[in-house]
Amino acid sequence: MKISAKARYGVRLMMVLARNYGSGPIFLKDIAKKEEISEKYLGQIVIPLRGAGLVLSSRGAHGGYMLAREPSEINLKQIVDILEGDCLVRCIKDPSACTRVRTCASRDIWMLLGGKISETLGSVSLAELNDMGRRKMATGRRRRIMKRENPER
Amino acid sequence: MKISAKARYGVRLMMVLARNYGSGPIFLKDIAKKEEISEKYLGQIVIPLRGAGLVLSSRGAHGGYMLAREPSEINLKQIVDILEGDCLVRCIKDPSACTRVRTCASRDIWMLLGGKISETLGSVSLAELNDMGRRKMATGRRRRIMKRENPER
DNA sequence: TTAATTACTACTAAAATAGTAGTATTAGTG
DNA sequence: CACTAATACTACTATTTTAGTAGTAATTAA
Repeated sequence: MKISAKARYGVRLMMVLARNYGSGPIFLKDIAKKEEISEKYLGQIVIPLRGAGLVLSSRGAHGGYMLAREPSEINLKQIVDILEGDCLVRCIKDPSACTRVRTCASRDIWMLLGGKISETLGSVSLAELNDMGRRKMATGRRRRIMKRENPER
Repeated sequence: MKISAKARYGVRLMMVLARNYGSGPIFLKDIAKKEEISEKYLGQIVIPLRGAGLVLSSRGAHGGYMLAREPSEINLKQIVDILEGDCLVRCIKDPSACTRVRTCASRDIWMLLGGKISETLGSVSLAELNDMGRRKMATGRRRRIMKRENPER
């Protein structure tokens, strides 16, 4: 049970776009370089995000990508749902996938779990996720400074 | 993001053992037939469960498998952790897997999600899961009877 | 017109998944 | 003791998924 590189890269891509929201389109090339992800692969990932209306693109010389709405208005469930094709178990989306569905008790736990996952991802916006990172880097910086100032502790 | 057949089958296997708790060991063959799972494959799945001390086995003519403790004392996180090899993202278990760990903000969301998943699976015991199924079958039966008695509705 | 970007399509190596198959070991029974 | 029926162990494999690479076409600002 792991989440794919596609979804992970997609989230990172969206976080970069969120951090640059409001300053025009930015190049995939730059995101790829900064995030150390293959530009070509990222190019495949951004297509469905654009298709779903989360991202706007412009082609040509001064093209690039930008978020279609504010970072606070895009949550992680939206991103992951687009990039992470299949759900936990097939019989949730498609009950006809298994003849045992009607009496299957184990299916209940996967539905419950799927709900929790959606709930968790849906509760965090790009804005909030970036804020979490900012706080982390700030405390990291402070700790490093303290260490330098007071090396005994 | 899906959970493997191995983990799904393992949970179903454990649910059967839970329903038969207290009445001696039961054969894998019977579980496999009832649950419509390959007996050989189930044989591979039960090994790590036994290794982790969740299941007891006895070999020979009247052998079989049984739970090592009460169904209320075994939860789904224990089962899934054993059968579902890798976690959401590798850098959670092994921070050295990625050089970006220290500043990576997206890692936070995967840790948060992983925690929620553990929490959810850890909160449901085999006993409770079987009870959920029992209730479902009871209402299913009642609905069917009502339907027969009052077909117009 | 040219250079730089996105858009699209096809292909592929490697890994994971979901098994199958066969043999060895163990233990109760006639 | 031999036989039978179960678990234990090991090796192999077809299929699918993953994580890309590669190349070309279309678009647009300068």
